[in-house]
Formats: sequence, C-alpha cells, structure tokens
Amino acid sequence: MGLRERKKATTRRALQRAAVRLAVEHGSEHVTVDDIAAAADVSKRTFFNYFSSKEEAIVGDGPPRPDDEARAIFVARGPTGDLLDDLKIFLISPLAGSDAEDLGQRLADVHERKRLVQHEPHLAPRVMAAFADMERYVGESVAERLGEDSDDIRPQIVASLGITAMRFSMRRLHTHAASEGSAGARDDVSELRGLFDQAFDALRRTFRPAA
Amino acid sequence: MGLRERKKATTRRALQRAAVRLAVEHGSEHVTVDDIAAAADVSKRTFFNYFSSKEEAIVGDGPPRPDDEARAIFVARGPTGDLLDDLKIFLISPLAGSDAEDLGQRLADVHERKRLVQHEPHLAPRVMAAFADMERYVGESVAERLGEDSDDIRPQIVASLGITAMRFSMRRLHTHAASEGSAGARDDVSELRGLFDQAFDALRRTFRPAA
DNA sequence: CGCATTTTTTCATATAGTGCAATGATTGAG
DNA sequence: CTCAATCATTGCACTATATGAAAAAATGCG
Repeated sequence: MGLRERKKATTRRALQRAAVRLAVEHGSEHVTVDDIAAAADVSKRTFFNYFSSKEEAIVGDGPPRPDDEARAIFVARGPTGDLLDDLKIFLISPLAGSDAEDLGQRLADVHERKRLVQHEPHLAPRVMAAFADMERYVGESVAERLGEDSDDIRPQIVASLGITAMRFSMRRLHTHAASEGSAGARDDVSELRGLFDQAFDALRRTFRPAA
Repeated sequence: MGLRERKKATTRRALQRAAVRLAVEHGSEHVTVDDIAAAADVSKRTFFNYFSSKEEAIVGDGPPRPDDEARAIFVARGPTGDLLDDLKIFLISPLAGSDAEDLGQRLADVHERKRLVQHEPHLAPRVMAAFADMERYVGESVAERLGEDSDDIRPQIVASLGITAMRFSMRRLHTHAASEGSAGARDDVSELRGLFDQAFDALRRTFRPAA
C-alpha cells in the first residue's frame, strides 16, 4: 500500500470522525461542511471529494453487505440446505472474516451513530433506506436460490424476515450492558451473535418452511 | 369549509401537480423550486410554506396511514380475532372510507410517482423511508395488541410481514394491464385488493400463528 | 365599509453541492 | 537522482436549497 493510498485513507477517516464527533457535540444541524473540513484540516472542496453529502459522512454506509463468495454459497443452497439456517449464515458473514480489533472498532462506530440517530430523527430516513436497499439485495439472492422471480412474494417475505432479524439485533445491541472501551470489543461481537441467534429462533418458530 | 382553506388546498394541489409533471417531463434533477413555483403561479417562498423540500412535493406522503379508529379496533383484537385477518383489514382500511372518484385519483398519482421513482433511483430512499416509518407504526400497533413491548421480536416480525404484503401489492399494481383514464379507477382498486389478498394468502401459508 | 387575521411576497442570508483550472505532492521510469 | 506523468488538494465562481423577517396583499367578520 503506497503512501498515497494511506494518506487518502487517513483523510477519509479524519473527515468521518470529525463529522460524527461534531454532530454529537453540537447536533448535526448546527454543523456545517466547512466546520467538518476545518476540523480535519482540509478544504471544503476536499470534503466533497470523499463524501457526496454531509449526511453520508455522518451516518455512514449502513449495514455491511455479504461478499460475492458468501452470496454464491447461499444461492447454491449452501452450506446446510436449510433456508433459514443458510440465510442466517449469509447475513452474518460480513462479521466472520475480519479480526476482532477492527470489528470492535466498527461496532463502536455503529453504537455512536445509533445514539446520534436516536437523538436526531431527521437522520433516520437515510438509515432506513440503507436497510431497505439491503433487503432488496437479500430478496434477489433468495429469489435466485429458490429459482423464483424477485418480484414474487415468497423471496420478499423471506428477505423481510431476515432483515427484521438483523434490525432487531442491531437495535437491541448495547441497550443492556454498558460495557464500553476496547476491552468490550469481543463481548460486543458475541452479544450481537447472541441476539441474532435469538431473532432467528423466533423466526423459526413463526415460519413454516414449505408451502 | 371556508374560502381560505379551499384556496390553500388548491394551491397545495397545484404545487404538487406541477412538481410531479415537471419532474416527469424534464427529470427531477433539472427542475428547480423556482420552476415549480412559477408553474403554480406562486412565489418560491410560498412553495416552502407548503413543502419543506423539493423532494417532498415530488415524492409525496408515502402510503396512507390507517386512522385512529381502525387502529383502536385492531389493538382491541378486532374485528375477527385472527391476527393476520385483522392486520389485513387494518392495513387496507385507508382505502375503505373514501369515494371511488377520489380513490382512483390517488391511485393514479401513485402510479405516476412509481414510474418517476423507477426512472430516477435517487428518489427511492425517500419512498423506502416512508415505508419503514409505516412499518414502525404497524409494529407498535401489533405490540399493543399482543401486549408485548415494541422492542420485542414478534411484533416486528408481524409488522414486517404486513408491510411486505403492502409493498408487494403496490409494486405489482399496474404492471399488467395498461388500463388508463378515469374509467379504470374502480378496476385499479379491485386489482389492488386482489393483489393484497394474494399476498396475505402467501403470508398465511408461510406463517405459523402461535408459538 | 373598515378592521383583524392569515397568507403571500419581497428581500437578505446561510449553507449545500458542483465544475474548472491551477497548484503541489507522489510516483515510477530512465 | 531527475524528470515527467499522475493524482490529490485547493481556491474560485456559481447555482440551488432552505429559512427568517417584515412588508404587502387577500380574506373573513362585524
């Protein structure tokens, strides 16, 4: 990785961190792009080279998507053959690969943004839209697996159930224990997995697999 | 209804119609608020007295919400006692009251906006957010009916299934027959009801009512 | 009609977001 | 090392969104 790319990554992180921090401190409405750029020591124009809008920098990218490999396995009826089990594995796959350090950092970011959105409801639409987009992606994957059209009702039902489980988990995350700091990174991950298991157990109970 | 309120309603409709028409004609990116205001013969500032953003005027309000009466019936386990049947009635209740004339007009608007969003994907997030908001509302109603907390998983599952049925119906509406004009108003309504029935039949087949 | 209320308009202003050309740093080839 | 190509950053100009405040116009009522 060359110096150029490293600097770009640093700048991007700096901008994003500044955006979130300032939004938490003063409320996102009272933070201008100029403020964010100044806090990250770049020009306003540079900010827009990295983010296409202020909200994008503050809210972030939404839930992480499974990669193409995980999608291929899911579409090919793998790895277990059971629809719900495989859907669960498919959805949680982005949390599988990376190391605990990085993962904990991302979950901490999720946590901070969650609080931000709760305090500022006008940010919610963007988050909701991100989930809706994810749901469309999952729906198409399910349709492909089932050999049906993505306009059919069944793939949409299955996708919405999966996304509901996901939202439930992320919503519940951190609402109980107030475990903070870097030591809680692994705890966060296992808590998220636990909630995910819990949600899918509930799905299993209310879902009748075949027609 | 006094002259004042009638005029306000007229102005609002004029602005909304102008917004949609111009967006269809030239693409929403190439339509400015000044254009819309000029087409409706009001000042730009007046536009913002009616709509808080350009997108709000173009995309509209999203799916119509059940009124408090319908919600009260649903929460009180009415009218049939069966969860899915009652959910269906609850969700479709906004289409029950008004006359066919007005209803057909609204469905025509839905149709036009649907095409608009399909051609301009950047409008999609707003629509998705509207559905997500509706889903939250339904989830809270279901939780109240079941005597559970709206943070619990079951109300969220039920709500997401209901909204999925709704989205499926609105998505499929008008994709088959190209029936246009005022004569098709009643047909549209019955087609929508048919699709809604179909979706809920599918839900019934995949849903196991009690734990 | 004449007065009170509400709506519309005019004007000023702040901020978001984009295109373009110039500048300066990073890189890789010779 | 040196030079040339590449790429990020920046400043500047400009358009559009959105809001606030006060003047001006329209409306409702006695």
